[in-house]
Amino acid sequence: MYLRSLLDMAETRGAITVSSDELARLAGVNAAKVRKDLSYLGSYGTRGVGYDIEYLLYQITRELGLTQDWPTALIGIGNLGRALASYKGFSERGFRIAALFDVDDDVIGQQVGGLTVRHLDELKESVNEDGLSIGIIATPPSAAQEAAEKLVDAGVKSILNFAPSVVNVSPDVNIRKVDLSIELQILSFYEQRTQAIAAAREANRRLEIKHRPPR
Amino acid sequence: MYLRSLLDMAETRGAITVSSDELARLAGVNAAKVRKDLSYLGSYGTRGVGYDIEYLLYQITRELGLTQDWPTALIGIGNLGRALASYKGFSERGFRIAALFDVDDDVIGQQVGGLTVRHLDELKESVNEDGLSIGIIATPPSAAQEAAEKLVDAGVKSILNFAPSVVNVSPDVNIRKVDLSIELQILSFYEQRTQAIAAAREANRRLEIKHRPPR
DNA sequence: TAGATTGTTAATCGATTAACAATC
DNA sequence: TAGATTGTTAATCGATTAACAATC
Repeated sequence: MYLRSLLDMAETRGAITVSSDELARLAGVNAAKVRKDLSYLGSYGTRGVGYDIEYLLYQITRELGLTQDWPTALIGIGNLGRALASYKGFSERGFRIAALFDVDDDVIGQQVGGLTVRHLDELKESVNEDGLSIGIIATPPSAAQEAAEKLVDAGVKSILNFAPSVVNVSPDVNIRKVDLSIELQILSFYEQRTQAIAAAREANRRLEIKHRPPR
Repeated sequence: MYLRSLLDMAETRGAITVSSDELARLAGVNAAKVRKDLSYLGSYGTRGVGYDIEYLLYQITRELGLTQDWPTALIGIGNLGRALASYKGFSERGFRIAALFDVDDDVIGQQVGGLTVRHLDELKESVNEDGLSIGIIATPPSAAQEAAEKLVDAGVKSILNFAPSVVNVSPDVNIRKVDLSIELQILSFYEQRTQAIAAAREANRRLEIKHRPPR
């Protein structure tokens, strides 16, 4: 949130510094929280002045690993895989999709976004050659576990799993599951409440009309 | 988490009931927390016995709105839109993609997943006819704001935004942004630490060897 | 020197957990 | 009746926030 607010400020306004108070307003949190959070990065503010926007931006991006290049392997070049391969948001933040893998002979050899799809068996080689450090799984559920095991076997320690199934890996591997339908569940939960509140208000209004004493 | 654990139990084992203790172990939380959380749904347990798995499953799915049908509009039928349109996870949970919209004449009229892509201008009609209650935006960033406004104008109160840009809507609309690169940022953050710890251990090991007294 | 603002300590608040009476 | 387990109260813990000395 702080990163986004600071990027916004750096772009739109010519200001050099920002106070914890201002950053708090932009990020929608308490000013004391801003100062406490930023103090974990180090002591980058100046008393009586505030924080230098550019310097703070650099420190935050560095801490989040956004100044580094993270060559990434994408496994499963179906619909979702192709969409992810062409998703600009990754490369903009240093997550360069550096190699594509599949097991389907019809797909292997195809050019997708400037890369040639390779067979999953070549993963280990590619991890060593291209220094891949993150793997993205976009396979069907039945193939996800195998993909994860091949990634771990090749030495990859961070996995992002888009497949609908859960995969199990050793606890020293960082794995995160993206379940898009969870977001929709949250929305429908809100929607239910919105509808329930609207219905209650409408019922209330009718009762009031009914019970209103005659003039 | 409880839903997933209960589904697992219902599938694999023949057990009828589950205790807060067991459910806590499966979901990886404290048993008191399980009881407190479930108590918000109502009093569905039996003292001395536990919770009836099937009944609890029903109550949780009902509370999450998973027993309802949520006809959903998908706007932007590019790579990501097509991937989402064919993503089974949505329909499995009652989020039926019921209408597709775009503004590109080359795309309008195409058949995608059994639906014909319609012009965005027909959205309002479709919302009324098909009872659409949720909108998914998968447009390029420049088109996201317009898509959101058309959804709100048509009466849709819940929006899931996959576009890389932030859109602004009135505060009574439920909107959530999905930023896939955030997940990768988290992973790279872990990765940095994993690497740093490994480097520190290696340095330690070398020092120990160097400082080890001669036999 | 006066005003502004950080970095940090202490107070407050809310969430988690332990404990236990209620009850199957 | 004895053992098991819920639902809820009270205690604990950790995160957020207010307050303020340090200092630009």
